[in-house]
Amino acid sequence: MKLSKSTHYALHTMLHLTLSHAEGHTSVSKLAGHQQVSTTYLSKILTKLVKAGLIVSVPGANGGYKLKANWKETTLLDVIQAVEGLPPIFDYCEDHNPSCIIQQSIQKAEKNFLEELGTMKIADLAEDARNVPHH
Amino acid sequence: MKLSKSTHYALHTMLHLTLSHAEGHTSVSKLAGHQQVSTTYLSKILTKLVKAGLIVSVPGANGGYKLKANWKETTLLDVIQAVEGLPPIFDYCEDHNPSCIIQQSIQKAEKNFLEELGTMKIADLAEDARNVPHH
DNA sequence: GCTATTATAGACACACATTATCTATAATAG
DNA sequence: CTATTATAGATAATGTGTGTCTATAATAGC
Repeated sequence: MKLSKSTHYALHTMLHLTLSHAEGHTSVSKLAGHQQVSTTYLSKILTKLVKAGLIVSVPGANGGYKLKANWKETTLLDVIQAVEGLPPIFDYCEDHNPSCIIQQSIQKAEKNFLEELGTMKIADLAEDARNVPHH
Repeated sequence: MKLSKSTHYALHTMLHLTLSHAEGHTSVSKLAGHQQVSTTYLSKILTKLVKAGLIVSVPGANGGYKLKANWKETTLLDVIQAVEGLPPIFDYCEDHNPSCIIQQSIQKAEKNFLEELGTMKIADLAEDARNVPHH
């Protein structure tokens, strides 16, 4: 019951891309330089974000990654689900018994949890980070 | 980012012990009979619940497990933390940077999530289950 | 066109936690 | 004393996350 390292890399990359959004494309090697992660591995993670439509990639010289058009709407939930996958984050029961009272209770709490993450926009977090820089 | 099978077994066992609380001790073999799990494995899980003080064990003939004294106060969170362990449920960052804006945001949502699970008492769920039985 | 640069994809390997099983030991009731 | 029951240790299987290596495709600049 924890977020993977991949999600960690993805979230910090998104924050970085948001902070340096005005500068155009950024290559994987630069993005990996800010974290302890290899370029090939981070590349795989970013490809998930591309397929989820959160960022845009351009191959070739001077290429790299940048945020999608309406990047200000991207939330923590978007990134987490793009990396971890959509279906049941809290995969509590595999027997998916809809009448299971425990399942119902946990899913209720899960729903609220995900909804809260869905209100946290990375653009807002980046704005806060600008005031108290640490990256 | 999911609850383990062990937690699944623990929660259902707790629900069962709550429903049959008036009948005294219940052996592991009976408890395991209700789920697809071996007695030795379930035993290890229940030992965690014993050490967490959620249930009481009595060895020997006619022994088994029963709920602790003030069993009506036990919540889903108690059981989950007894099995999964207390420290950071959502172990997002290992670099625990307290100034990390992402860390702060996720931990805020996590706190609300855990607090909600802490309000869900198994005794209440058992009461609901009695009205709509399915176990 | 040629070359350097960059993203993408596949195969593969490794570490680690979860999920078990088996066996032995301790404690209790009758 | 015996059957029953919980506890603990050693061990194995399984799967997922993590990571590397190599090859391929696409783009910019010359």
